[in-house]
Amino acid sequence: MAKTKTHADALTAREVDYSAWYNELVEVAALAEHSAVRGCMVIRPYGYAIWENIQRALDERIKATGHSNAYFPLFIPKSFLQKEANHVDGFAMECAVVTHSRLKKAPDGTLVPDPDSALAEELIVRPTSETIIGESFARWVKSYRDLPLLINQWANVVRWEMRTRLFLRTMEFLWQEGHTVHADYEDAERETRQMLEVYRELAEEVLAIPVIVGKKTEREKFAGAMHTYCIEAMMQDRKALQAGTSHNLGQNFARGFGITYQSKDQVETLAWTTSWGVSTRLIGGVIMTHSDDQGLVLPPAIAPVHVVVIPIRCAKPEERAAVEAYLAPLLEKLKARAFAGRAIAVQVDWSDARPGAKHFEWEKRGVPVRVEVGPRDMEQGKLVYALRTGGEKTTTTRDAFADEVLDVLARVQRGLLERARAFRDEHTRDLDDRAAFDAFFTPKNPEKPELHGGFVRGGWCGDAGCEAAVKEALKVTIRCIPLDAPAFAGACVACGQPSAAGLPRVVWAKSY
RNA sequence: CGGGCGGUGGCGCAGUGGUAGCGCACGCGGUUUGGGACCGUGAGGUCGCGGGUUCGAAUCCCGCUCGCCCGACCA
Repeated sequence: MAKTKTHADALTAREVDYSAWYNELVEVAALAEHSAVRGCMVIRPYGYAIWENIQRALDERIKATGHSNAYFPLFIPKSFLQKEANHVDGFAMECAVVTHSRLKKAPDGTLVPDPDSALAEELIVRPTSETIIGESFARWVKSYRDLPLLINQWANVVRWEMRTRLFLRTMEFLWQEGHTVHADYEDAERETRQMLEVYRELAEEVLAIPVIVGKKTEREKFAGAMHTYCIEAMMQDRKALQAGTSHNLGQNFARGFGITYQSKDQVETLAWTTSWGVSTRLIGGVIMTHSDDQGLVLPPAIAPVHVVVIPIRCAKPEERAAVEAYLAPLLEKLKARAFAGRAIAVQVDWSDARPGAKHFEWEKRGVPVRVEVGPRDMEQGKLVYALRTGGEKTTTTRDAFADEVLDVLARVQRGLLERARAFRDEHTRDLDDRAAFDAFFTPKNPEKPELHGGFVRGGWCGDAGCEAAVKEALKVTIRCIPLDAPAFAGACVACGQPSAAGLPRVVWAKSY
């Protein structure tokens, strides 16, 4: 069969149409699909398995830092949202509102909300849970002895988005939201920063996504927060993706919900709260960080299948039996070994497709290691393996493979992070003058502007108006103020005024 | 939510007024099998939904819906 043959499931190349590539990849890798409800997605088993692996890695870390999981209601009384003025302003425009409790048949036979069942107080489908959790926390916290209160919940939330994309922005998405209460600012701040570090570690070590750790500007921070930290990643189209956020909520929600405690010296004291979250958006981030024109590429730490075994001949019962017997000891050994805290997951592809077809199938799904076992290998006690990330096929013995594969997976995991970091650095510039800044962000080919630009580290005067003007002109925003960068003594790259005192170069980019 | 484009079998598409077809995928039989096999034979579609025009609508008109792209908004 000629290799030039065009298959219906061949992906549009990233260079040709980046968003078409993304959409097709999500489909052919069987990660998710659109549902009958606008803007909502069905996460398919393979995509959900990835989410479960992310969940497991993060949940471990959340518990290791002393938090407990709990669950709060999907519905929030409308009045709760109003208790924090900035918060309600931030979310009012994208809330699903429940107004009735039952349906009835209209004269024409269609179902309509029963007017008699109108709710006395309308319920909001949670866009986030600060308020409903705050109401509980106010009752849970009595004394300084109850602090810190460290809670997390895994949940779905709904934000009525106008423009959606699978995983990156859907009306309903899955996430975890941590909510904590502290005795003072310092402890809340310590918590906020600690969880930010947990997110950095998750992103880099588990997802192999290099991130910039930083603080949001006033304009970009969470509605209701005192300040917001974030991790920002660069996708292959060089746009920024906010991959996680951690908020020091100050006393804003404590005030709104009466979260107070009696201090050691018996003074009724207003508490401090935090919240932090990452979502199924991370899956979009993984896709856009690592995958190529052949399909999905998964970091081994979250791959539902680490190793796929492709028997070269297995159609006849006696052939299959021979391969099964040959593989049995190998599968046993692999099962007993773990990578990133999870047993090596192996799948043998017994389907009667031809080997080449199987290769393409598993390539699309991003399985890190592909093993081939044919008659020649079996005679010699060997097998052949190849990596999704490329390189030559390797021949090794069946008995050595189980040990080798751990190193191979670790190498792949590390290699993905390094490759992504190199890509990001290659598309990051320190710029000091506006002309260069404009040139960097102005598409050379307006027909496909998505493959231009990247990150600019540039000075900022600190003025929100300046930030807004840049966004207006170039659709570029300040993604974050990096935390571990030295103060910058130069000028604002946008307006030429002196950079704000103590501020480092900030990260400017187009974003998702 | 505004502007543009689109929705025909699982996927990709053809079909401009006469009752629906192609490629891939799928079922069965056989020959095959180290990077997308071939032959034979089958199955599968209320043409997004609802109304209208017409003797007759996938096709023309209206409304709605969903998707994609561009804006505004956002994890």
